[in-house]
Amino acid sequence: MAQISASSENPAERRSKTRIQKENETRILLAALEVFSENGFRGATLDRIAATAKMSKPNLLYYFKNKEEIHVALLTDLLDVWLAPLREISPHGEPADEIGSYVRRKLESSRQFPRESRLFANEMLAGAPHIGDFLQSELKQLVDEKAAIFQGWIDERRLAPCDPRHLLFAIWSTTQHYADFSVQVRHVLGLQPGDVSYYEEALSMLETLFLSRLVPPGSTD
Amino acid sequence: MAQISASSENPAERRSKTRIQKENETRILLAALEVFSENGFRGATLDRIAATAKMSKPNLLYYFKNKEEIHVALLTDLLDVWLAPLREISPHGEPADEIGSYVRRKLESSRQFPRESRLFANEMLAGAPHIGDFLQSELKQLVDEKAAIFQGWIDERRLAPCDPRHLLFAIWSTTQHYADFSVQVRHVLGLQPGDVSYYEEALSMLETLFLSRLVPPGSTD
DNA sequence: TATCATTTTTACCGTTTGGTCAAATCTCTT
DNA sequence: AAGAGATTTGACCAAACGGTAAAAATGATA
Repeated sequence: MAQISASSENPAERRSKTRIQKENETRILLAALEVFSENGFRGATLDRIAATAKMSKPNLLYYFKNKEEIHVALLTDLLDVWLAPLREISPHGEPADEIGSYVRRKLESSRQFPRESRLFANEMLAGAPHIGDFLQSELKQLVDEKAAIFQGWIDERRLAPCDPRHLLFAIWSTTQHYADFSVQVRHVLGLQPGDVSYYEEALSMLETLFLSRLVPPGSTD
Repeated sequence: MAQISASSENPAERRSKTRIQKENETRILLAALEVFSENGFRGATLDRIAATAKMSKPNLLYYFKNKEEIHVALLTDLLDVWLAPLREISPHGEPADEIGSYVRRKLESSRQFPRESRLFANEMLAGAPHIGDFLQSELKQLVDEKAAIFQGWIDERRLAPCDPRHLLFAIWSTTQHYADFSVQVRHVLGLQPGDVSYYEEALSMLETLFLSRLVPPGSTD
């Protein structure tokens, strides 16, 4: 009697994953993250990913049917990481608390997942060919929702008048910068290649920027 | 008698450029900028650049001896554009004026040269393999110089205490974001592909952010 | 218009790339 | 220990890649 195992066409389609399958898939995704985040989709090669994963190319293609499928798997995982800090913004807290903790979460995300951040950046630079739909639907919807919260605070004079969506852009860009442009940051600060000690200074700067006044009143404005 | 024309080895090495040579070089660089800025160095191909420039690949290689030389030519041009706004910061102006006009210059640079900005971003994401030296020497030096100006203002209580170099990072990231992540910006704002009307809102936001207080005092801090 | 340098094209080359296939090996269960 | 299924490998392929050589076409100039 044949067992009720899956169709045997593709390991990804099987009902339950074997130990080896789980191990190898994570190994591949980790290697692919490394390669894609440095060189983008077109600049990455299966050979490099396979080499990084210490695996032969045909073996890699046994787990993912092509280059694009690996990329999609990475992006799918990524989008959750990307959205998580934003989802937590609550309309019930104080503006300063909510914005401050959002900045902290975003910056922490950059520190913990710099390669994911660069993967995302590469996708943006290429014109978002794979996640354009996500940006237009899921992200836009969530942004609109959170922007409404900010707008409420503005109407109550608890936040300076500004376009809430552009305030989000400012938070995204400043926090992601430390992951995406870390080479530049380190070179300018005179730090060693692996050194990420600048994150504490970064948090301090961003709290000053978003929560207090940078230029004292009276000078000119 | 032979004319005193150049060694005829490489058109780039000839004394004076012909009309055709000047035309074709700019055509190539324009096409290369388009392709490199979207896909990065590794992701770009000579075939695509040649096609974009409406030129055969061998003809393209008649003007630039290889892929890298085109890239270097682009980066060299780019670095001037990148540094120009920073150089203009003066120690003699008011902090608010100087920072405000620097933000405006940088944002204007993003609007005028979005592809150059993306070219730079791609180079950063790849780990700055071609301009690492520039970052460590020229850029670092200029940053140190301008950071000293900011520090002077901080010491005189004309600027909030903060790390001046991280303040520069914040300005760079927020302004460049509108070029590098323009796809995301447009999708989130619900704009059409070519629409760059958001730059006015962006300027307004960044002036609020860098020049006035975002969160009114009293709430929590 | 003849001449020579410049520009363009055609045909190619070796390598890299994404991907396939079938055979061989390994792992797990009975 | 055997059998079945899962995994891995080596050999391979067509297309794309970066780049070359030489001839053909064009342009400038005298």
